[in-house]
Amino acid sequence: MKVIYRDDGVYLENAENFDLAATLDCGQAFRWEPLTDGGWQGIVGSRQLTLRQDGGGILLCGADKADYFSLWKDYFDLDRDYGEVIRAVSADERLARAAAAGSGIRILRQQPWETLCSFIISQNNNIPRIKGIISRLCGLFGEKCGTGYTFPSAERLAECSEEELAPLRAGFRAGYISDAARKVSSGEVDLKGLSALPMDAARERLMTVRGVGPKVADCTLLFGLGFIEAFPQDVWIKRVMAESFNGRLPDCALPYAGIAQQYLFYSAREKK
DNA sequence: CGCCAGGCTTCTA
DNA sequence: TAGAAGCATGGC
Repeated sequence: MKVIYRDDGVYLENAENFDLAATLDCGQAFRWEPLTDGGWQGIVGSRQLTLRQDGGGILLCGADKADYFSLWKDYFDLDRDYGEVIRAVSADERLARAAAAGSGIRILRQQPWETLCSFIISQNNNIPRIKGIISRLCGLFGEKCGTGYTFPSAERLAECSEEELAPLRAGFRAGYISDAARKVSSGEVDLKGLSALPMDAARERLMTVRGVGPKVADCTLLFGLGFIEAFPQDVWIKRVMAESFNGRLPDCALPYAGIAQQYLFYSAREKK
């Protein structure tokens, strides 16, 4: 991949193993929206970004070199060689098939609080409704940003009463959001510090939040805290693991378990 | 109407 | 300590 700084934005030429639709709409993030012209639009932190994919490249519309280095390079995990990951996990035949199907997926390095909160909302829920709740959360408590809203901070949400959260229609998850917001904003759960801990310690800490069990913790580790070896097991992955892997991921995939998980999740759901 | 949705907490044996 | 029930809401 070659990075070109142009007047209309930052262009990623020959962006291999990077398919926008697969990456932005595979269930790891809930706030990227397709545009009518094939582009995608989303907000990360306090920055709104529009993305367009043409033949071999991807344009980060309007971004400059400083944006690229301070934010987008990390967010899209562009320092990782996914071709190398695919080669490694493809030592296993079953993973080779899944990786081939999902070869354009990248793991997004999302903001820790947004990730934790989003996956708390995701439990026992379906993706359209998850997106709806998160959209209302941002519209009600986030700040205006371009044509949309930022994800509200833990501090902001910690102030909210039960009645104020009611319009989210988050159901039993509202109390979990409050507890997470309080623990994160008070520093009782120090999200920034967690990425420096061993993964198991970080996981244990996350699970002190009400409504955070193994699955939500693992999603937060993987998508929000940079633990690429985290392996979230939802109903789909559990089914695949039981049916095809005797419950255990092959050794060749262990260092990249989170990426392998996305390939398996993607291919399992594709068949549906 | 019943079932299910990228689960977790609580209750029960 | 394992297993099932209960949990809000909405789409089908």
